[in-house]
Amino acid sequence: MLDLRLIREQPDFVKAEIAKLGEAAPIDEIVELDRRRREILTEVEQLRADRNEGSREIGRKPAGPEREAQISAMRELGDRIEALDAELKEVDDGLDERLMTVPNLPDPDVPVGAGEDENVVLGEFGERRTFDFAPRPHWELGEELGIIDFERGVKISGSRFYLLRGAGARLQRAMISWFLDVHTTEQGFSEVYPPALVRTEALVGTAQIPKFTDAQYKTTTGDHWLVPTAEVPVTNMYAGEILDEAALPIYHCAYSPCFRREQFSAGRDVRGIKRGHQFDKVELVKFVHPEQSNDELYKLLNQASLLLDRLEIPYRHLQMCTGDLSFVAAKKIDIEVWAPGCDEWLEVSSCSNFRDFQARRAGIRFRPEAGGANQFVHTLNGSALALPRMMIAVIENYQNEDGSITIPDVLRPYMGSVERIEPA
RNA sequence: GGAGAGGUGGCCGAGUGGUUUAAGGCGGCUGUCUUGAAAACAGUUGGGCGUUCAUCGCGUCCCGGGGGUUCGAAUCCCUCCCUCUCCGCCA
Repeated sequence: MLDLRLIREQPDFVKAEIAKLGEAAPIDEIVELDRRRREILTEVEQLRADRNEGSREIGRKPAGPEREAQISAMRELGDRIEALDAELKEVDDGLDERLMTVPNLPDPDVPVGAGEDENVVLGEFGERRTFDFAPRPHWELGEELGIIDFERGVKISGSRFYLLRGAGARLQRAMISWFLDVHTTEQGFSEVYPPALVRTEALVGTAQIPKFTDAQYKTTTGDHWLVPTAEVPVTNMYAGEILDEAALPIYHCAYSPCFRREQFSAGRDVRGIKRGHQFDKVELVKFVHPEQSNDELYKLLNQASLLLDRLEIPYRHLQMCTGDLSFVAAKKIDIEVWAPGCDEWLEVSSCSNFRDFQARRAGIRFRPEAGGANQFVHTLNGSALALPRMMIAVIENYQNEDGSITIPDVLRPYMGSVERIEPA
């Protein structure tokens, strides 16, 4: 959510920034509703002050005609307040509804562009392996090795579901453990195991609702939604709280399954485990002082990337242009790994600075040590990393000509010292 | 799932319709005293919104959330959420 004061004072600036995103937002309506809201508020609060005073007098008066007259005068006042309140509620609801649909504004240094073609590669890291045979896609290798079972996944749960089996299941688990261990022991992240079911309120806080309600799974038994990412429960840990400035920055990492109802375009990304309704992810979430958020974004990017350095998997950093920014991000940089079998770059992380956009919705503030008004924190998050695509990257980059897969050195301690996955 | 008891400021806790504009205590902050500290004493104490260039000030709202009754609600009513106790069920 944007600061209403910013929209009120600089509507033209806000409109121009949103135009860069290729989006539209009802800024004029918001300005008018805000004006009307304050107008009503001034009037109704004055009436309320009058009634408070009048009612106090009644309490002090003895029974009698004078008291009765005062009561009926106050009753009349009350009717006017009630009418104005109703109007105020309507204006308030309309204002909230519209504010919730306004996207975050891009940082000044985000390249302006119409769409994904204008994203900017910031750097490419690691050596792409040269194969002396034709590298094969993970769906072939995984099936042959018996570590990915597509058929049975579909039988149980429908299209886009699969099972990992044996060494495949263990490889994913090894990565999850190793990722978390690096974050917690070296990078200062505090591990969290969050709920996978959350209330509507939480999804509103991180801005999946109302804009992306259709992409969420809802339970039928109560106010519970399946989390699309650990970002939701972890960011909402501090919802409605006022933190001490000294507590910042707060770093959390969390492993969780993620559930997304998105409508996949038929015929696209159908093969393999690249895109599904359920996947695992280790997520990094930061709560930082506003002045630090830009630096923290690059730090976050490096904290996620160092996993790939150590896995010796080639990757690149891709900065989103304005036209490809998400609804919530002020700045977003993706990490993509090279998958030689699929012959494409795969997004394994999106590192985003949301500035105060989520904090404002969720009500996450801090008390400045120097005094003055409480401020909203800045929130950031990024995957480190998304598991299915990391499975693809390991399988395809570490494949051997005979169809076996060498286990990367850093993962071997987590694999019971197994060095290779071979056909059973 | 059944029965019962509760939810008041950073914390404890009083308050069942009108000087409670939330008593009192603890903690925090500021001051006096002190070389310094402790103790004592005095003062102070949260959040949102509006008004204001801004501070101050003023107003309004907030006693778990939402709604209602009333001239007036922490207090009465409805509803939802949460906590605790006992029973039942259960990885």
